This record gives sequence, C-alpha cells and structure tokens, in this order.
Amino acid sequence: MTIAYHPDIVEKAARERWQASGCFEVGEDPAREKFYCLTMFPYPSGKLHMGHVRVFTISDVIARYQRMQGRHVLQPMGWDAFGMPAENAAIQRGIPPAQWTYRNIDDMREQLRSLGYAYDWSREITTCRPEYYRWEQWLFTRMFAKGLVYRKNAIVNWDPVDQTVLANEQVIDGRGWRSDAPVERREIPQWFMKITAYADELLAELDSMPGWPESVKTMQRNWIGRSEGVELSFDIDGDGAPLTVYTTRPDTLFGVTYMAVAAEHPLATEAAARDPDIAAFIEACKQTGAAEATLETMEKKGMPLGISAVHPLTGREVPLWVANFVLMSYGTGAVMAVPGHDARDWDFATQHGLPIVQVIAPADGSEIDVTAEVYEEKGLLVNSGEYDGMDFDAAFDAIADHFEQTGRGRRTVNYRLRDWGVSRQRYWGTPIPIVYCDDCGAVPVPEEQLPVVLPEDVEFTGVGSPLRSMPQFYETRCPACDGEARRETDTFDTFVESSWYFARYACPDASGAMLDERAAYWMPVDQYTGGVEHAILHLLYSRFFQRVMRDEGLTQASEPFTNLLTQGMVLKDGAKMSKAKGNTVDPGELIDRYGADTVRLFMMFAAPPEQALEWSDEGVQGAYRFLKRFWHAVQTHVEAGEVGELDAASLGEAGQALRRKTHQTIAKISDDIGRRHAFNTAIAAAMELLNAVNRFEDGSRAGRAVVREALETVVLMLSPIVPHVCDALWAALGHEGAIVDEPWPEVDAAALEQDMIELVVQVNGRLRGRVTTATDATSETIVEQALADPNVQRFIGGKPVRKTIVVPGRLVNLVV
RNA sequence: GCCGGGAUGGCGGAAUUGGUAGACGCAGUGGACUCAAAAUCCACCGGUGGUGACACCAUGGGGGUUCAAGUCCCCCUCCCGGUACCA
Repeated sequence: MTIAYHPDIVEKAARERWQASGCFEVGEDPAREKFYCLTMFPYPSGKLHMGHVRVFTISDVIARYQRMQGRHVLQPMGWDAFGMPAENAAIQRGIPPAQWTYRNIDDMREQLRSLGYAYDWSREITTCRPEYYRWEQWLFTRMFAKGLVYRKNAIVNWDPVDQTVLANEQVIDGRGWRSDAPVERREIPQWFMKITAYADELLAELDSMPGWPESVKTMQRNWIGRSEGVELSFDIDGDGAPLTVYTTRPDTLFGVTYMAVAAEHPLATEAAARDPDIAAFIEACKQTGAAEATLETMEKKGMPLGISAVHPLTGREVPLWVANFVLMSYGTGAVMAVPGHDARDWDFATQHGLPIVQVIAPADGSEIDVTAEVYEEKGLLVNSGEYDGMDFDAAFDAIADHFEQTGRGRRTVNYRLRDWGVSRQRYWGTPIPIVYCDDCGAVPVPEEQLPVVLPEDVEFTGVGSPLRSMPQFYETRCPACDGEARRETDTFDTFVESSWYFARYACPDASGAMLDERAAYWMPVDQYTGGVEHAILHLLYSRFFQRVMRDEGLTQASEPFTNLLTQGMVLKDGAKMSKAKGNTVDPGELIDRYGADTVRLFMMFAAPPEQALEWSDEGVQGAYRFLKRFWHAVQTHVEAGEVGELDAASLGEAGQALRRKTHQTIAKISDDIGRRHAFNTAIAAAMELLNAVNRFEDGSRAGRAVVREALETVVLMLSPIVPHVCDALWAALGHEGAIVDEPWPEVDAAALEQDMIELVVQVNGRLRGRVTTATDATSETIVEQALADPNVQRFIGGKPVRKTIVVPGRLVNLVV
C-alpha cells in the first residue's frame, strides 16, 4: 500500500527541517561565490495577494536553483512600511497608522512562512522603524552638505474643500476623491534631490547593463531624455527682457510663426495684470490636475498676450501666446512654435488660425504641403535665407554658431529628467530632518540628534498632517544658534526608503553606520525581481541612491542590480486582481486546500514570468493532480524494491531512449531556469519526462535503474519550484541528506548520442514528407532519400528541382 | 498625448538563431474501473473536405522581403503598464 500525498504533513515537516537547520541564514563567506537574490519588498497592505505569491516564487526558484549551483545565496525579506494606505485605514477605522502597519506585517510574515520561501529572516527590515530611517535622514544631511538637495516651489494638487494636498491617484476626473471638489494646481516650497547631477552617468551606464531587459533600459533612456539643442533669445517688443527658449530643431527657426509660454510664466502673469480675460484663462489653466497624462491629453487651449517677439534672424514680429500645453517645469517654460514641422504646434496653429510655413523639404525631393499635414522629419532647409539647402547637421551648427558669436544664444544639453521632489505633506513617512530658524534658515539636524523620530501614537483625522498640530514634535531649537525654531513637518516620499533598502539587508543591524563592510561582500544584487510598473521610478531612484552612497564611500558598486527580471501581473477574467474589482483569490485558502507546492507550481507553470498571468481555478487543480502523479510515481518505484547499478552500455533500445530523454531534459531545464527564466517550459519538460517514465515498461533491475535515474533527476530539478514535496520524495528515494544541499544534476553527453534522426522534407517550403537518416548523412544522401518519398514525388510532379536547401538536423527543402 | 509591452485552438500557453505551428496543461468527448459517484487510468481533441492516405485554410487586420515568416520590414486596430504625490 503506497503512502498517499498529504501536502499539509509534507510541507510542515520540510519547513521544520529548514528552520531547525537554519540553512537559509547566511553569513559572509569570502571563499565562496556569493549570489544575492532579491525581490522588490512588499507594502504591508494587510494580506498577501497573488501578485506577491508570483513574484516571491519566481525569486525563490532562482535562489534555490543558484544554491544548487553551489553559490552562497542570500535571499532576504522586509517591509516597505510607510505609505498612504495606512493613513486611509486610519481615517476609515480610527486605528493609528503604525498599529495598522505592524499588525499587517505580522499577518503577512506568517503567510510568507507558509509558502516555504528560502529567506534569511534574521535580516528582516521594516522601513518605518527609527533604526532604519535614521540612516536615510543621515544621508539626506550628507546630501545637504554636498549641495545635492535644495528647496524650491513646486506644483501640487490642492483640494480646496479638504484643505489638503492630493496624490495624483486621489484626483479622479479632475476632482478630489473624498470631497468631489475640482482640484487646483498650487505652488508650495518643497525639498528636491539633484538626480539630474547624475543624469549623464545614469544614462551612459545603461549601455553596459546586459542583465537588464532592453525595454526597461529604453524606458529609462527616454525618461532621462537627453537632448542636444540651442537656447536662443527673442527680443520682446517694447523693452522687456528677452525671452529665452530651448529648441532641438534650430534648423526650423525660420518657420517660427508664434511663441507660447506656460500659464505660470512671468510674461503671462504680467499680461494677466493688464487683461482680465487672460487672468481668467490662466486661472482656468490652474483648475486642473498636475499629472502629465492629464496635461497632455486635454484640449490644447491658448490666448494671445497682445505682445510680440522679434524673430532674431528675420526681424519679423511673431505673436506671443499663453498656452496650456507648455510646461513651466521643462526647459525655460516658453517655446518657439514651428507649426510646419512640429505636430503639437501644428495642431495649435490650425485650431487658432495661425500661419504655417514650410522651411524643411524632404531630402529625396518629394513635394509636401505643410498646411495639410505636418512634416517632422529632418531634411533640407528652404525659405531660410542664407541657410537654404543645408541639411540638419550643417544648419544646426551654422545657426548655433551664429547665436553664440552674437551672444544671443548657446548650445545646451537638456534633460527631460527633473530633480526628484521628495517632500510629502503627509504624516506616515520619514520626517525630513530639517529645522527652520528665523536667523539661520533651513538647518539640517546634526548627526548626534538623529533620528528625528516620528511619533506613532497619534490622533488621525485626515485633515492635514497630525504633525502640524503637535507642538511637542515641531517646537525645537535651532541646531546652529540654539534659538527658537520649528521642525519640518513634511515627510519623505516613500520611494526614498525603497531606494537603498537593498544595501541595508547586507548589514541590517549596523548601528554605527548606514552600511558597513558586509555591504562590500553582498552588493550589488545579482538578481532583482519585481513588477514592470517599477521600470522607471523605483529603479531609477535606486540607481541614483546607489551612486550617492558610493560617492559617500559606503559601497563600491555603481549599479545596484546586475540582473533584472520584471514580472507581469496576475489577472482574473482579463483584469488585474484587486479588491476594488472584487476578483481577488486568497492565497491562504488555496494553501489550506492544496498546499503551498500546488500554488507555487501553478504560478510558475501558467505563464512565463514576464507575461501577465491569467488566473484559473482549474489550472490549480491540474497542478495538484500533477503533484499527486509525481508522488505516486516515486512511491511505486520505491516499493518495487531494490534497484541494480545503472549499466549504460548494456541498455536496450527503450532504456537508452529513456536515458536520452532524461539527459535531454537536464539540458533543457538547466537552460530554461538558469538562463531563460522560462519556468513554464521547464515544468512542461519535467512533465514530459515523468510521462515517459510512466510509459516505460521494463521492470527488470536494469530497467528500474534507468527509471530511478529519471525520477531522481525530476525530483532534483523540480525542487526549486516545489521544494516541500521534493524534500520528502528525496528522502523516500533513500537519501539521508537534505535535498537543499544537493548539487544540480549534470548532463551525460554520452547519453545524448543518437545514430538515426528524422528529417522533414518540404517541397516549395511546404511539408510533404519525412525521412529517417543517419545522423552523419551527407546532403546528397539526404536529398536522394527525400526524392524517394512518393508524396514528395507527387508534388514535384516531374518538374526539375531548381534548388535544394538542407538544414542539418532539421529539414530539406526542394524548390521546383 | 508621449514612452514601453502584448494579441497564436474552446482556455492558459509552446515554437530559444527565419526552418515540422499548437509542446505541456486545462476544459471537452468517448471508454475502462465502480452498485453509484468521486478519484484514477486509456483514447480522441484548430477549422473545412475526405471512409482513408491526404489536401486546403489558419498565429489581431492589410501589404512586403525570403526557397521558407507566429518570428524580419512598413501601415493599421484593440488591450495592458508607466507618465514624476499609488506602491
């Protein structure tokens, strides 16, 4: 009687064994090759969701696989614990954010344990703890000293009813999510980090990061958006100061028919003082959210300011407009408009009846009509005076030279990337360590006074930050002059915590420094896994912080993550699983019913990791069914008794075939997991091998030896994916040591050898037959055999064969 | 709007470097076992025609390159992610 598969018993035993041996808790071992495997840490929202299970399982499979490859593997876990949901929960349920967060962490840690991840729990990090964020505050003061942070006004979404700043997410169709009042753009002073100081390095290094997906690198390049252009100034009629604009297309300068400035531009403000209609328009521009998607998709509107600029080359006057699509935060807040050769300018000119002139002609001499359709390609200059006939490069240089020589402009490199605004007018975050003094200004909190501790026991009403009504928090003395002073009540963007946590896992208990020498051993992260939604912000900020820490002498590496895997979302009924849509599946319930291995197996089998995964209850049952078959196959094999020595030389044809399949599968799965991260096809290959074992009928001692090799191979290779059941099956196969300490199986090249091979025969590229030939057959022999096939002859139909193509090991194509 | 990604049977997906489209699994159909059901096992399983061997059609839509295209190029549609205060 075989023992039945009881996942609850098997999984509990395996986890107890791992815990007792402490096999996943690692110190630093310079003699061994390290492998730092990291998952983007979760926000403790309350319960583990399927998206978490997916990303953690992917990472765990890689960690366990690398361990079997002999590497010294670190896989830590922690909590991105600050953030808005805790404040929302506090408003809705009257629980202080800290209490809500710590409770969630405890719940989620238990759920994570039930999934059997190979974590080093001794390194757990929680970002809302003062012992963590004090180093973030410390680094900020270091950056302050180096001039890498500064304060300036920036635009926020303002809810005029709730009297509070709104996140973009809280603005729904231009209205506050709670008050339903139309939001306003408002300028307030905020702290910025100079990420642009590293823009060139962040961009250049992308070229030498082969371990990152091209798509992510492309997105980051576009986000940084380095452009080479010219800043040039237009005189304003009357005697105002000249208006400076930035353009990447100085070759189109003669096509300027109007200029446009942002609503916040000083020239617009001046005009508004004269003209109430303009004032009203600017006011209307401010009645909209600050998100880029909102600004770029809204209808393009504008008004003439009633003043003109003087074209610096032609001397002609061009009208000056204020327009809602010009961004104050990019370039100079003003643009020269070339409607003939810029799509946005073209739309605006068409709408407002502004002239459109052609100044670029296609290099191939074809005719275009820019009044009918915009032409944005580079070409040859026309209607451009002395520059006529020049191409883009020649015109760029000639015009840039002219402006530099006359002192009216200069070549400039511009970035789309903006400095990182880190101030948040929220409570549940890291306090920004600044004190404001009437005499000394903004003074950073000295190191010995850190951390500035966030009070956790607060009354949370949702109207403004509680810190602003806590004099015991904000009343302080100036660190410079000891006079009366006021603490900053804004907190950091939560992206700040997640921009350096990966390094802190190396030394989570270091009390005297942000990082110590252990970081030199573990950094950089070898494999980083997380959602593609973080492709730009989190990953760019982390690359920035890594460099700031490097320049502070805390770590050597410039890049924090050597290899990056961005996994897709978990969908159900075609939509992302979310509480709002009510289509969530609770991992806990499934683990109770089928066990963690079934959930892990389904997650890894249902789709490749980068792709969106469609949830399927039936698919989970299929995974469970496979594990039962797997279990049964090993148990029946073990019960059949003793197994002989494997004698590869004397095997029959069927035995040889099964051995070949076993070793082909080792090669396939090693490549699938190790190189391609194609866990779904790795599992499919394991299933195929198990199917082959089940079909294999030789019950002799020699036959059972081949079966044993196949089964041990499958158990070893599936152990990163379904570690609990493999732990039990490895023991069932008579091994005393734990499977987590076993090395990955190796391919026996001799087992792969084959005398005969089947080739496909095509006629004119279409499949017409198959031939079996010797593996080393010559092209002539293969073609001869192919021509002997009657169906092939039928399609040749007596016509002469014009060409034969032989693809070794695959096919032969006869062209007639 | 802009940037990135995606679309293959009834469903999830496979096809790794341009070389047999549909591996593996799910669902379904038929059968075995059973008093019965569940579980398990076996067989079939893209569409059309054909008893069949086979043939034709088929990888979101349209065009192109090639002996050969799901894969490369051009154009288009729809869906997803990001868009700087969601994490």
